[in-house]
Order: sequence, then structure tokens, then C-alpha cells
Amino acid sequence: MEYNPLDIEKKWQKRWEEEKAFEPFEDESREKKYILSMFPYPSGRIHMGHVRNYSIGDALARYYRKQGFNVLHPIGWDAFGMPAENAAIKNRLHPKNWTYDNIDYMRKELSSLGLSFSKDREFATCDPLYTKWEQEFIIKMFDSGLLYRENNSVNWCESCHTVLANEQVEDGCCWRCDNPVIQKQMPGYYLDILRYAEELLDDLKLLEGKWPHQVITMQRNWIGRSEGLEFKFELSDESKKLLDNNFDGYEVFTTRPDTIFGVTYSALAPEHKIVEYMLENNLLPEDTVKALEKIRNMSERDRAQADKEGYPLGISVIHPLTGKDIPVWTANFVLASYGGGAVMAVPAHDERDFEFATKYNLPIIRVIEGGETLPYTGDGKLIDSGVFSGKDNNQAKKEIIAFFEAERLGKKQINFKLRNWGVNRQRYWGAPIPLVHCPECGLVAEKIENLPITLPDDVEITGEGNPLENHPTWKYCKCPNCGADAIRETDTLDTFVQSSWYQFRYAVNPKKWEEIGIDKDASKYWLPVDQYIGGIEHAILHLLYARFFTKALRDLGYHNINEPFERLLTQGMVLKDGAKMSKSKGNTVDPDEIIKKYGADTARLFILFAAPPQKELEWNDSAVEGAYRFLKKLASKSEKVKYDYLPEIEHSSLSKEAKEARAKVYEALKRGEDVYTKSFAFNTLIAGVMEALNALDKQDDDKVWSEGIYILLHLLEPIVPHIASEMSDKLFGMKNLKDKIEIKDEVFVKDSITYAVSINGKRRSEIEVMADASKEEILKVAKDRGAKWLDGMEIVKEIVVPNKLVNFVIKPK
RNA sequence: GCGGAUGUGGUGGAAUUGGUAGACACGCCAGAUUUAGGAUCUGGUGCCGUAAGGUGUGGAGGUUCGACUCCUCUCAUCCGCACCA
Repeated sequence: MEYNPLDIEKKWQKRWEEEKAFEPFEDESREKKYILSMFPYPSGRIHMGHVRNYSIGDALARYYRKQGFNVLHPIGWDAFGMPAENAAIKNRLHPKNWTYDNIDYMRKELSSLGLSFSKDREFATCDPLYTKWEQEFIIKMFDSGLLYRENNSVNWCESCHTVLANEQVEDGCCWRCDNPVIQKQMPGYYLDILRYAEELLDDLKLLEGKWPHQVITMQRNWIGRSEGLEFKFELSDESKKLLDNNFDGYEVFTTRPDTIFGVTYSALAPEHKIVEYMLENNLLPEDTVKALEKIRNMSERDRAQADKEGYPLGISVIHPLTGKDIPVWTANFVLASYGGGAVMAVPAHDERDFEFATKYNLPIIRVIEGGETLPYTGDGKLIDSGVFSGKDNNQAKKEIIAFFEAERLGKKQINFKLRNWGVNRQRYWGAPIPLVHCPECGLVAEKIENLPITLPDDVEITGEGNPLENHPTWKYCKCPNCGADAIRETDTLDTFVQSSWYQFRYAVNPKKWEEIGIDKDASKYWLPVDQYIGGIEHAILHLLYARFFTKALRDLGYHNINEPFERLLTQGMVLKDGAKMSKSKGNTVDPDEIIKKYGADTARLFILFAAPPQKELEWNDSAVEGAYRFLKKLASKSEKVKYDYLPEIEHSSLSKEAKEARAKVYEALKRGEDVYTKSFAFNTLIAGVMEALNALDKQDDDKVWSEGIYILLHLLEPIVPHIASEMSDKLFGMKNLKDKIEIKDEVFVKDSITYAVSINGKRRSEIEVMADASKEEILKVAKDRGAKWLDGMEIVKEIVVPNKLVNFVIKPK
């Protein structure tokens, strides 16, 4: 067969399209597999990362479909977001047109790869129908208190003109545009993800062994649970007076209550309400005021890099156990947003406190034994700690917490690094937040029957200000509650909200899309996603949000699923010349051009062959040629096939080469199952197929050839579906793609076995013995062969590893 | 600093439970074919050595008859977090 990839691929893609070959069955009695590659942002063109992502997913989907599973393998578009607005500013295109045009183009590109998606279930997250259901969830979340509005210090991207969630700040910069993020005080909408912090952390255990270890670790660290003591520092009488009796103390949190006798000062964040009060009421020296203003204008990141700096506030608190006076400082290293924005400081046993105390000559009191120098943060016995002296510090932790609880001085407390998810964005191209500001009723949810609240089309997008805010009429509405003139919320939702529940939307039968957002029964059948495939860059962001949303929607009664993604595969990046492909570096390879030149099958084969999916993949033009060459060779072997079915073969009568070829073919078949279901090491499967083809080429038995090609095409179909379908159709009437193929163990039985002969563990030679040879016979042959090395030596030990090798341990006589 | 991962030929990468290191492919070399180039085919290809042989999985030790694989230490690279009290 002549290999004409373009003709073949067009032909099969058309056929698949006409036959609607990849729609799941409406038959829930069948065993299901839900295979999902992360959906793309419709940026305009696909890139090699997409090709890799969808090639992996498609191979799995096709494999399971062939094994008789009911497979859901959908595609959609993560279609809201900044780039559409940037394009609007730059090229005067409407975000909606830009987005849908891009989707049309990319859809074509993806189909040219021959991906087996369910077309009926495709949607874009900017479709009003998708927005409608999302707004319903948001209203339910608002009603249940999970969504709330609060004035807070937020991350603000100067370039995107919008706030960002904590997870979306990378290295102090915006995750999308890489510009610096500043802190700004403003009202925002928050999803109370902390309500689920404990569950999100605990359930990571369920994912152990199914998700990459490092993703689990990253999530665990991000959630950042810590246990400790929260207690109140009572202000001294003088200090209370100084603060006009507006405060009687403040809460601090510590994970080291065992060191509490070593407290020599306490420090407040520059944003702490006491500091705030002192600033407003001119209770601080002028230098301090100026310095604090400077610090308060710094971002968290800049502060983290700055040297420790602080100022005494001229007030003091009472140590709850010793009754001593403790001076209170304000310091740049105390975070306002964690643990109440205040700390007790134990310089002897905390590096930060030590550094600060040293700088400002504050006293340092050791209360734990151990370590040669201070600060010492390890374990040890308590000293100078009142009744707790002499105790082991871990025991003392518990006892001191118990003591505080008994005396009602404080309580055991669990804190998280995780912050609530800020979900509003001051942008146009997003899902409107379905809430209304009423002068009478306050913040009110839209009526469900009014959903979706859609975006106005007639907007001017300039990049300045919030386009919805600036729209002449859109925001004016009636209060859904009292009917008074009211104003719509003009912020839109973070795009990560859309991608947090799309896995449930695909499970809804499209016939029901108008009636329901999430289908409880369908979710029960299809969810969780059996295999999720995507980039490691979403280890925290999307994967944490989607887990949270799954739990939140479960509790709102939409479904009964606890975790959305059963197994996760994080693919490595596609590199060129050792660097990530990017336009700015000019090292991109355009998938379209590769497909045009070699066909989709070559692209898919190369990308799965060049590296295991988890690893980075270095693009290599000549290796792509190699993949193409293999397919050409495969096609040319059509002529060797003389039987259009799996012929009966009398194995024992075959030549040595033919036996070898069969063994290789069945070895590949055996490996296939492991690769497709567990290891995903497609590279080794492909190598096995190549080996088998090479072995077939060394013999000329018609039956062995027919059987070999029959099986190899079966194995290759998920990877190179076009050529595999074409050849299978021509040669076998597709029979080889329909059923499982039984492994015939007899082909692995060999009449003779090659043993390596090693001396002192070093391979010296090899021997061939009959398969039924006894240990003694093997040793005899091995000794003859190894005579050269054994001569004049004493054999100390003889080891025979069945089917592998013989080892002689020798020493001079 | 803390946490995680990875180190195997010129390159991408293989090596069930410890059992013939370098499968498969790229590249390279030689040959065949060709007017030539390209394409294709055949053979070779870890390193040193003409060879015998030696040596070899980042490095140093250890366990073992036998270590890419297990243990200890160490170096390098990459990624994530980064004052979370």
C-alpha cells in the first residue's frame, strides 16, 4: 500500500463525522470510562502542548472504546478571559466574535488530528446557556453564605486592571500577564473555600497513588494546615488608657506554645487595628508614622524581601502565665492576613524573632534545652518554664494548651495558609455575577427565572475601567426583592469558576441542557473522571478550585461526588532547543504545518514515541521524519498479508525467525494492556511494535505476517487511528479493531534458551541450552564455555538464575 | 531556607521482584542503488584499545554471588513554596 496520509486522513475523518462514531451510548448498564483532557482556552491556534494533551487522551479513549467500554471523551472551550479583551483593544474585534471565530478555527485544527471527541457535547463556557447554570450555582452559594462580599486587601494587577486570587499571583506577578501585583483595599466577592479546607486536605489521601505525588504535595502545602494555641494578650492598664480604653488586648496564634515562657516581646502587623488606631489618633512618633506608611504601601512580596524592620509602639501586654510586662512592637514581617496579624515573639526558639531581637537588642530567653547556638528550633526539655520545666517540649505543647483551655485563657486552634477565593474580576468578558445592589435591601440575588444575566454586546473596550460599569444602561435594574431602582453588580466571575464544574456539564445529555445544569443521575454514572490529563501548571489553581467546587455543589444537592478526578496524568512540556516553545523566543513548531507535511498520524506517533507523557518532550525534526518512515514502512507491508483473518498457526512447525517474530508480536500485545491502563508509557509500546515489525521482516511465513499485522494494527489504532483504520479496513474488514485479542501463551514457550555465563558477576560469554535442560546440564555447558576463565581457579559458588544466567564465583587456588 | 523531582551513549530514551546495561529511534560511519543530490536498502556504532582485554548508569562509600535498581553520604540541574509565627 502506498502511504498517502492526507488522503487517508481526510477520508476517515469524514467517515467518523458522518457516522457520529464517538458519541457515548445512552446505556448506563454498560461499564463506562470518562476520559478528559483539560479543555483549551481558544487563543486562536493550537500548539504542540495541545497536540500532546489530546493525543494522550485520545489514545486512552480509543483504547477503552475498543475494549467495549461506554466512553465519554468530550471537548469544549474555556472561552471567557482577558486575551479576548486584549484583542478587542488591539484589533477592535468584539470579544465575542474573536472568541467564537477562534473556536471555529481551532475546532478544525483539532479535527485534523483525528481526535475522537463527542461532538454533541461540545460547548463554550461563554455560551449563555452555560452562564445560566453557573449563575444559578452562584446564587445558591450566596444564599448559603458560601459566597460573600467583604472589603479587604486584594491583589491588583495594574495591567489587567483587575483583582486576582491568591493562587493567581506567581512570584508577586500576575499569572497571565506577568506584571507586578500590588495590594489594594477594596470590596470583593469571596468563595469560602476555607470551609472545605479540612476536607480538601483529608481527601488528598484518597488520591494517593492515583495523582502524581508532587501535585498532592503542592496542594497539601498550599492548604498549609497548622495546629497551635490561640490566646489573648491582655494590655497593661497604662496601655489601655493610652488607647482610650478602646482595646483591652488582642489575639495571637502560635504553633509553639511550649516556648511561651521565652516570650520577650510581641509584634503586630502594620495593618493591625491597634496600629491603625494609633496612627489615626497621632499616638506614635512622627518617624514611626512615616516609616509605617512606607511599609504599608509595600506589597507582601516586597516586604518578604526587605530586611526586618520594626518600631516600638510604647504599649505593653501582660504575659498570661508569668504576669510580666511584654513590650509591643509593630514589624514588617508580621502578616496581617494570618493568625490575627499578631505574634508572640520567642527569639531563643524562632529564627525570625531572633533576627529581629538581635537587631533591636531585645532580650532573648532560652526555655528549651538543646542545640549549641540560638535560635534553637528543635525538640528538647523545657527549662525556666514554671511548672512545665523539665518536660519534653512536645508533651508540654499539649499540656500548655490544656492549661490555657482549663483556665479559659485561650484555646487550641487550627489555621490554614489557604485564603478564601476572590472570584470577582473588574472585566467585561466573563460571566456576570448575578447579584444586585439595592439601596433598600442591600446586596440581593437575582431571581432564578431571570437567568442568565447576559453581557451586553454594545460595549466599548478600551482597557480603561470596567466596561460594564461604564455601559450607559446595562447596570440599571429593579431590585428582585422590593422592586426599587437598583444597580447590577458590574464585576464578572473569575474564569476559573467556569472550569471548576465543566466536568459535570459534559456528563449531562445534551437533550437536557436546557432543563438542567448538572444531572445527578448522569453524574452518578459518569463521574468521577476516570482519567484526567493536563499540564502541571494547574497543580494548584484549577485542580484545587475544581475539587472545591465539586464538594460545594455536592453540598448544595447537585450530585453526590466527592472528588472530580479519579486519576490524574500531568504531561510534560513540549520543548524546542531545550526551551519552552514561545512566539517571543521564535522556537515554535506549528502543528498545522507538521500535519500538512506528514499527516496527523506522524505527529501523534512522534509525540507519543519521543518521551513518556509525564516527561518533557524535546521536539526533533529528524525524529519526526523517523516516525513518518515507520508508518510508510508499515503501509508497505500490506502486501505481506494474505489472510483477512487471524489464521490458525502450527507454532512448532515454524522457523526460528518466525517463532521469534510471533513472540515479539505477542509481547507487544501483552505490553499494550499495561501501557493503556496503567503506565501510559506509549514510547515503550511503540518501541515494542517496531521491534515486532523488524522481527516479522526477518521471516516470510504468510500466516505469521498476517497475524502480526492484524495484531500490530490493533495495538496502534489508538495512536495512529487513520492509517490503522485504513489498513485494517482493506486487509481485515476491521475485524481486528472490534474485539479484544487473546494472548497465546504458547508463542512464549521456547525450545532453547540463551544463558549468559558470568564469572564473579561479570558477563563473559553465553550458551544456548534446551529449554528442558537440568541445572546440572546447564552448569556443565557453562563450565565448558567458561573454561578459559575457570582454569586454575577454585569455584566457590555456582548460581543458576532460571532462563537468565549462570554465575560462577571463583578465587585463585 | 523548606518541600518535591531528575541525573544512563553524540541525542530522545529502554531495562518485572536486584540477574546479559544501552531495547526502540534519531544522528553518525561504511556499503548498495543513483549521472548527481534526495529518497530507499544492508551493515556497523557506549568509551579506551590494532587486538586480547579493560572500563562504564553524576560522584564517594556500603550491602550482595550479582546493583541503573537497595542503604549512607555527596554533587549538579529543574520545579514548587517562600517571613504562614
